[in-house]
Amino acid sequence: MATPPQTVRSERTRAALRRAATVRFLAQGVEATSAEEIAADAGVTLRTFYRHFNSKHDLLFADYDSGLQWFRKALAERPDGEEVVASVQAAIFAFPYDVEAVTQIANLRVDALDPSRIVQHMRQVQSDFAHALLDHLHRRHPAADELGTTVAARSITAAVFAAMEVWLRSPDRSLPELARLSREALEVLAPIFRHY
Amino acid sequence: MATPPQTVRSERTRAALRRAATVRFLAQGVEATSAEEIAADAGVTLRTFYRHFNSKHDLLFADYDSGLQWFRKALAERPDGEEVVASVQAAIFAFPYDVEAVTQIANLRVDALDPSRIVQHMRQVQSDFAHALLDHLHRRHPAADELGTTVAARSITAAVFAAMEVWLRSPDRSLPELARLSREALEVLAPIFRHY
DNA sequence: CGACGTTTCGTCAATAGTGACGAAACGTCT
DNA sequence: AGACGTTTCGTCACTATTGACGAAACGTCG
Repeated sequence: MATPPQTVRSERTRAALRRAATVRFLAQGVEATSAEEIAADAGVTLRTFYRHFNSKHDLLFADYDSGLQWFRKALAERPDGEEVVASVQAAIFAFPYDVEAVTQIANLRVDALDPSRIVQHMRQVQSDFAHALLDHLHRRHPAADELGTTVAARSITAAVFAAMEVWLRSPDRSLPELARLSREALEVLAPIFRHY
Repeated sequence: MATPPQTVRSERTRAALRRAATVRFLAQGVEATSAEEIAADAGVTLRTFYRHFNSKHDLLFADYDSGLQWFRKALAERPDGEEVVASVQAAIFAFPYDVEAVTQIANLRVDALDPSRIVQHMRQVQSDFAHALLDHLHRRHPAADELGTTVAARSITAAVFAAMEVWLRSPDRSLPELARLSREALEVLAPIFRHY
């Protein structure tokens, strides 16, 4: 299991693995890098690698959990009475994109990635995002019916990720462009979710 | 890769694997059965097993592909000019729900299954559904912009699965109830996708 | 510092899943 | 039946992941 680090030593190991992975990933691409190489570079065993990360691909999304927490918090802090779509828009626009990280990931041979793995992870992220949004809706509209909030949460999430999908396929993969696509996607849904 | 069977021989092998798997699954449970055992029982190599099924768990959803094909076909046969939401609604309502298969799956020690696997598979199904829908939109509206169709396909899919999610949690898990929820969920989106 | 409980690692052994390559089985044509 | 192109398989080799168990490293207390 992915035991979250508890002590100083494990934190050191974790950092070493992260560093080793980044180097390898940038140098030879993600798929061409084996978990064993990363472990070796970090001076630990393969088994230890898996004690810190659920999978090789987890390293690419290492900061993901904190990002989700950030998103939940951002939603919670939106003014009461604001429409959900607007809240989501505000939240994702305010997201502290780590340009460094994003750029670095963009430099990876993303196209050489095992699609199924990455896609799988993306789906997980999307699912978590939808859950966060649903929780938010439940908190703000306790009386709303289940189907309505579920449809809203899932649809809005779908729009956000649709924008991301289109962005990933487009030539202009800049942050502003992603923002533009996200805004446009969300505006499509806005009219039907004004009551949330 | 999961090479779909092409010839008589492969169809025979495929059937043998399916039979062997069913026996083992029912006898000792899914997780306690290794792919190797299934292959051996069917008289083939492990490698061959994976030539017919992407994974051990695929056997549980063996009929899924045909279901997806059915859905694609149903969409394709919808009258030209009909709104997508209406087409989707018509397609899922006409779906040939197989009570037999569902019952058998229910008899397996499903509770002993690794939940993440099943959830993962569900997400896969959802994704494929979205793809089928996107293809349909592309075919019917070749001139439409990418973002618009992607958002539509994903949102509509999200609504359908949202209905399913609510249904799974509800006490009345009858087919008519699922239909009602699906219809209601889709009607929420209908207004904004009239142009498709 | 030395004993002791806890955490982190290494080692061993399995299962899952894939790519590459050559042999065997098929189907077709003559 | 015999020759030939296509599929399906078996074999080999490797990476990904995980459970079990024991040794080493840490941190704390006397």
